Amino acid sequence: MAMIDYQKEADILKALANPIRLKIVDTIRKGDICVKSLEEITGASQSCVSQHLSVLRNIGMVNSYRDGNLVCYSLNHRLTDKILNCIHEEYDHSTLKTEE
Amino acid sequence: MAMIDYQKEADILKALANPIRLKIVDTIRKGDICVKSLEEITGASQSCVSQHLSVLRNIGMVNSYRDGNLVCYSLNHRLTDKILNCIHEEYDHSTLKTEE
DNA sequence: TAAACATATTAGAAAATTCGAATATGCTAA
DNA sequence: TTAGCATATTCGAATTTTCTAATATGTTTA
Repeated sequence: MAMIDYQKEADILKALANPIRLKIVDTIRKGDICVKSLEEITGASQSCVSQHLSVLRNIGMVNSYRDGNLVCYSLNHRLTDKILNCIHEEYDHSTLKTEE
Repeated sequence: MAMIDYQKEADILKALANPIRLKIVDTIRKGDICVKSLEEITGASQSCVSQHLSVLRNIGMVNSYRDGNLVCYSLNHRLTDKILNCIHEEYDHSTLKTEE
């Protein structure tokens, strides 16, 4: 069996482990969308959204393409989609404590 | 449909988004295990392992119980198991970039 | 070409994470 | 009780993350 690369897996999880990036990815996977729209949906600033997109782009979770004046983003990887499904699905049954 | 709590989901992912914690959790889910063993398996210091276990305990991912001189840990939540299955399974097919 | 718009990048401050060192706590055995 | 082992907690330094402000880049339209 292959050696598990925990660093690599942690990097992938880290890219998702931020509420704004999570919302961005969750939005993108419903359909390609431009940065401007992501700003409105997340309520975060232009720079902030752009930097989060940069993180997601760098790890290969999303792809971007230009559409005239706009830059649109699409979900690049199945794993991201699987993790989101998994965590959303579980959500209601979760007993994990996230606040004290 | 229920409003998605991205902060909560990010907290859960953040607890997993560290190579040592990931290895700890991945080890625990194969069977209950004491801290000393986790130190050996991860190669991290006593304090380091204990602090990571604290993070996992605080969010409710693991439980601990005393066994004489030792403290043993067990996996507490199904979601953690699901996410690990998901990411390990995908691993070989992954095209995500995690280094530059 | 100039102005306007959309996005990316850079810089720097604040906050959070991580880890080793030191110390505290709890159990067991002598 | 005392010593010894196992674990937890605290502290502080180094690193990383996150965000705003400012600036740069690329596209479109007048």
